[in-house]
Amino acid sequence: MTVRVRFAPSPTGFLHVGGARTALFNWLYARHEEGVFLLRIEDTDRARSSPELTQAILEGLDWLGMSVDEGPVFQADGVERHRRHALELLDRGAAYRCFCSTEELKARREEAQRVGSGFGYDGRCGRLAAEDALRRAEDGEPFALRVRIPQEDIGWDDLVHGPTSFPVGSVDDFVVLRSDGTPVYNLAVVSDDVEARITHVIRGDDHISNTPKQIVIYRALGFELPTFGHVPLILGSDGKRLSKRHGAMSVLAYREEGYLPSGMRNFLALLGWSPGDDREVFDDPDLIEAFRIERVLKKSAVFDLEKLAWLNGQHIAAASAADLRVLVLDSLQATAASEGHALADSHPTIASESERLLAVIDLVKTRPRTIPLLVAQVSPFFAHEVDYEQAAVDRFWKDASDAAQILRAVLVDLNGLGDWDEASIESVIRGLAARMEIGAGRVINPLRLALMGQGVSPGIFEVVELMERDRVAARIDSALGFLDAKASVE
RNA sequence: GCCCCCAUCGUCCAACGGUUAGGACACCACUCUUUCAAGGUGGAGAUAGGAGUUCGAUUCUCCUUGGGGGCACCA
Repeated sequence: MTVRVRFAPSPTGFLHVGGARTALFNWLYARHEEGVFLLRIEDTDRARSSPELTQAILEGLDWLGMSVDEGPVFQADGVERHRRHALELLDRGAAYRCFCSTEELKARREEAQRVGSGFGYDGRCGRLAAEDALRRAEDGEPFALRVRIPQEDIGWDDLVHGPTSFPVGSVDDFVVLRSDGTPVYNLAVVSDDVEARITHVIRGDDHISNTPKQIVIYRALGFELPTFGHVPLILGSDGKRLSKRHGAMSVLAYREEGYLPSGMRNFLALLGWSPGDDREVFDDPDLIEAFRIERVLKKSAVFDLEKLAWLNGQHIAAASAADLRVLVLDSLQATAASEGHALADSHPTIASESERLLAVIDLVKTRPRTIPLLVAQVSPFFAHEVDYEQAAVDRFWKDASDAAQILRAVLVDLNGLGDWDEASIESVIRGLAARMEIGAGRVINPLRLALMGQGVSPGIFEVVELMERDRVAARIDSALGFLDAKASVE
């Protein structure tokens, strides 16, 4: 039998990190088992749901590369079937009419709370004589349908928790059909999962206490139980449930911040799961191959942005220059647009020099952990001009006239250079340092700042080579202008 | 109040009932040197507490503590 799993978010918010990981576990399991991954939007809470949020969830899944095999199907489309199933529960005697009003129930719950006893429904309408209940219904008295919980323990063998059970009496009779005739969540879920022939229900830990209720419905309706697996939640850095104050919740925010989908996926997969050995950096095929739902941990994990950043850096370093180029160009384009000019104004040749762009990306991609940081390393190789990072200026151009003197010498020697290649450039720079009787770093660091506008870059000789003769000369020239101005102020 | 779930370094993960309790992120040194947000080497850092089972518990059982989830005519 082919495995069929589903991810069933309600569109009352964007796709958040916790939901994304639940989706990921479902998706990985489906891919590993060569099964089907279905998406169901649980939109029966009309007031809180919106098409925009549904769209945002779809976009989040799409960004993370979790391809949906079936759906999205909408829970609201199944209301008639849900109602049929609820009525069938009544026919089969598994549910009864409950005439208690919401006000009564609320009052009783408050009283119970005050006295300190259980909050649950006491099952009183379940003890009504059948003919009385029927007569009251026929007289037009409003009623809800409530499932009668059997007097026995309810348990199942959970994929991640193992044998799990709820003792007799710990689950209350619950409503499946409201007095206005609309079905309630626990019924809808079962009906939909049966309809979609779901074989494995993999969902968040927070549904554990819904499971016995749903099992009762499955049994009462004569449906075969799926296998349940409850995966742990993700916590914030303080060990509390993830919320806005822990930073970005929406996975799409991570796209905006420059994380790669593969890095995010890798990171999320490692939250609560490991392959059992020391591997941590995975590409997609490896992840799918290695994933075992049985190895998912029972305890909840804390979301660690630092590790995500590191992992993302690993993915950037491993990505092809061609793939990264698209992201770099998009980013630069967006910046140009936001500043109100064309990309060609700030980076005149970046579109035409595609070979050089690829070479630059390959040169710099080992360092940055996010796309903006990658862009910051790529940009100077094509930029019309660079801004100088203050911290680097303070450190490497502390003495402006000294730095200017060194850069002038560099410019002269570089201009006299015949072959423009890394080795020749290195010998010129080192030769200059030796002649000036200073350490090579005294030349290299000010030069790096002049060329890159920042204190970080790959090895300087490669940078000089790839930046090319004219641009290097222009950069040094601009730097000299800056330094002369700085020196005159000092 | 009741029910359920969980518990190894700060964090994420390892460890057939027998290991000097391992790896990764972060941190701290050192190193390469030419910068670090890259590489290399090293360091510090954990089995929540208490009983029990066992020749031997991180591992099995129970209790305590702590944390999480749930107890709707929400999903």
